[in-house]
Amino acid sequence: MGQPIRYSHQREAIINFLKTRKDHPTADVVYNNIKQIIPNISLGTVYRNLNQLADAGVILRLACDGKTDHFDGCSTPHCHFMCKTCGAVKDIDINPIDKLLNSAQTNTDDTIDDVSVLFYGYCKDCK
Amino acid sequence: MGQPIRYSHQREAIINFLKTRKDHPTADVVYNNIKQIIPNISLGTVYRNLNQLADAGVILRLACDGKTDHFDGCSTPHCHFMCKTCGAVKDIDINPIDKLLNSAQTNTDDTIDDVSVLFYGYCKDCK
DNA sequence: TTGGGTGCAAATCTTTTGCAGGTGT
DNA sequence: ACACCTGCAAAAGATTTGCACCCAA
Repeated sequence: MGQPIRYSHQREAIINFLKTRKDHPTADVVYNNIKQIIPNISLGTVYRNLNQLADAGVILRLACDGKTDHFDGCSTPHCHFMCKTCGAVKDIDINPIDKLLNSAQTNTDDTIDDVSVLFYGYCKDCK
Repeated sequence: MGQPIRYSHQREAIINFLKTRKDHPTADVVYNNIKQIIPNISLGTVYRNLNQLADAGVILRLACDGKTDHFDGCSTPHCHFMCKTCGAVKDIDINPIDKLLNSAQTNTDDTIDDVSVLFYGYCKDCK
């Protein structure tokens, strides 16, 4: 088991911020926005909280481009889209997740318990 | 258009190495293996070539864990599986890619041209 | 000959971590 | 009080890049 999670002003602000965003910001974007509310918050704290929340399943960590993780305040599994030009990440409103998991599990000896579906392309503004 | 790509011993060795592997090694693993063939190759050269080849569509770049990219010598779209314990990445033999692309494209105004499907779980040896 | 390619090392960027002090319960 | 949390700054990793030289075409 992990350690108990206690209340903290910083963590609360991070969760609330993520829930207001439809895009899926990087740790750095979270940091810069939270700084406007808690000016002396540190980047390390932002990372610690994002990791803790992702590990606890409260938020989702998205590996979009192998460089910088993005975070999603909604932890229900769903599909994402990333624009190759501007880097924006957004939700895609289709839900093949359960079907994919079943189909994959029948084809392997490994134990599958999660899947990430990420579309790439060009968004309206960049095409 | 990108620049013309010329022959190089190093690039050739990298492509050949990737094609012999069923797993999908990181840049660092590629570097350490290629060094046994070309002892004085540099890590920078490995990165430059992997990026160049991925951009040209010759190989696939896989963002598996947000830390380190993995590279796949087979550029045909297919699904992957990553073990949460040992970090091994392997192919999954199902092919929902075309269906996913169609289904997503009908649900968005953005232009979709690619998708990455990555399953997570525990492999036979780690479960 | 020329422009891409390379090795090397320094630089950059992202993320983690040790530490001393702060705070929720 | 006790454990968890934080800010700070240094450390650790991963990847990129500037530069001078090399080599394929």
